[in-house]
Amino acid sequence: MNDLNWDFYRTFLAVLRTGSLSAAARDLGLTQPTVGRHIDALEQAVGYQLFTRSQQGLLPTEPALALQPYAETLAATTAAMQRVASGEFGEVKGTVRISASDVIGCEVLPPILAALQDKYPGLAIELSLSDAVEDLLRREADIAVRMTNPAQDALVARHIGQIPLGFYAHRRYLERYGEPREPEELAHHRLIGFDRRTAFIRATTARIRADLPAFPDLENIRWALRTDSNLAQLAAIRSGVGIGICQAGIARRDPELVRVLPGAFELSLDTWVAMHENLKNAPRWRVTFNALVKGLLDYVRAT
Amino acid sequence: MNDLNWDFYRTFLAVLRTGSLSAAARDLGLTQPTVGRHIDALEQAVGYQLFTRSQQGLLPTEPALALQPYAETLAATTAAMQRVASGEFGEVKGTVRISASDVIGCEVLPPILAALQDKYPGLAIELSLSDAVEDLLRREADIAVRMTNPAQDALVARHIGQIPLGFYAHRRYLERYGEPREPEELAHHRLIGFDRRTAFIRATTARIRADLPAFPDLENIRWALRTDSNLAQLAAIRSGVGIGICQAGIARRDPELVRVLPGAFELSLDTWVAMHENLKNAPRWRVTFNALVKGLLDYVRAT
DNA sequence: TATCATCCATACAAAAATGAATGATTTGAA
DNA sequence: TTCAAATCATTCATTTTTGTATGGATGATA
Repeated sequence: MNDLNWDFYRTFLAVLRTGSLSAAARDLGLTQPTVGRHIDALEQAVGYQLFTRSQQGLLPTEPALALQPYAETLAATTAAMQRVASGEFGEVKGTVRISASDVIGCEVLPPILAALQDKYPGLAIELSLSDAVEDLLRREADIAVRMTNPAQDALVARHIGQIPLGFYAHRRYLERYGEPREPEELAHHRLIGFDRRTAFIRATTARIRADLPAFPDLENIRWALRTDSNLAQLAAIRSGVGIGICQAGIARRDPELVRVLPGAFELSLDTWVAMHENLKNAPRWRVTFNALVKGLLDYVRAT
Repeated sequence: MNDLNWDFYRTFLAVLRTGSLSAAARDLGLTQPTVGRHIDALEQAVGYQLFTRSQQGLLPTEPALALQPYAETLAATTAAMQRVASGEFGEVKGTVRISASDVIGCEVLPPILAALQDKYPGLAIELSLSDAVEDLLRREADIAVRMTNPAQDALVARHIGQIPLGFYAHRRYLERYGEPREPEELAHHRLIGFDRRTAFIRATTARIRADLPAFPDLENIRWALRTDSNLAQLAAIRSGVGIGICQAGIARRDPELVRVLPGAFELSLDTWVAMHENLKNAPRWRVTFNALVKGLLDYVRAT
């Protein structure tokens, strides 16, 4: 089962992702028979079925699903390799892929990146926004803005500092429903919270419990709006849906947003910028990294 | 520069590793013209030279070296993928790749692995011994025995406990040169130490400084033997070269080895077994992981 | 129910990749 | 110095891979 053409793995991944030979062929710029032959070759090599064929497409078998993460890693690595390979060496030119949370990416990074690209017109930025922080070691991104200390050895990390959080609501909402003066009163307000439980959210709620014992029990709150998108939460706060958590630096830009229970809530996000150390000497990444560090430091200091 | 055949990267890596088209062709089971064409295609795709050709072989250019780590990751991932793909699912059969330090791999693991393979004859073990711990996330190994807490999220880790270290010497050596009674006396003995400075060694020496202030300044010691191989240090201790550091569990197996300065030196290695969480449900890795945990726990408890 | 879009499988022709063979050049050893 | 053993480059025939065209089957839609 050795000595398989590595390109077959790319075909394999495309079929997994699209669910059909034809769709994979379209994605890859190949034809459906070719893709089918690649899968045949893989199945023959491993000795068992990877997909159950049907007229509606191909359904992956258990072992095929077990192989998928590896194929994804291959795709991420080749993509990273192409980013490194493209563009001149010694010039700030080519593509840099940045991973950050959606709020940071939409509210904080744009002006930083605009200034950077103004200075280096040849620089292209790919911005991947998700809370599931993409892994730098697996080359899913070149540079990441993180809210946890990136302890891995092969990373260059710069500590930015604490981004303070707070409860905020729109002035209109408070005029209509009143402003809570004690944490207990929050239970009678319309609150904006998270939907599913992710690792980050579990950590945050644990911190809220520790820092703010008077806060109503999270399990029993009647949420006005639940969403995992911090951006949607922010939009909801801005339109007066209710009271939610927001970064202080973002909230203070909007004079209509009012901090609720100012003293009671002292939560903040510890922030880091991290990059794989292989990239630290290549101009375009160094320049981008430094711009992010500087821009985020300014953002944190302004709060 | 997109849409390159992934197989070209394998050829690229082979040329980097071997240093010539011909040797790479032999490794890959291809012919030298084919390998040359692959490199040509890559160079055309990226737009610059990756190698300078000569009659002695191919010398990588700067950008080619920058790409090498990515190609290595690809190779490690495809290899891991093949380990996962091979063998039946549900059966304990196929290959598992383990990374450990040389001493653990030579002195502690063999009986554990022998018992495991006795039980599962279809299980093949690849043992990679190095102090530079191979990265589990990059799939350079499936399971690793580590001396640091593997903090990465995607890993399943089991804490084994403390492996005590101590100064040991052969009885013959002590009869001839005397046994030190105070740490200060070590300065007049033949000591076995490390050669280069690795991250692990820096951490260890820092701990020695903290735990054992009476220990002679490491910079000024006249070492009898310096080597980065713990195995060679062990062999040196066993042949009476001098006094060195050794795991207590290993030393006590040999009645000729005597602990020196027993009370004065309380250093130990915190030990973990770690595995990528993708593998935790697949029988052969689960079985191997459990066998390692159990075997190492027994080893630690026996000390 | 009939039609259309989508899927996979197969047969055959075109295109592309590969291998074999040879030549030219360099290095190191006899 | 000469010879053997490397190396890479080039040419041409062969093999392999790919694409085109088609058929049959399924499911959604009017």
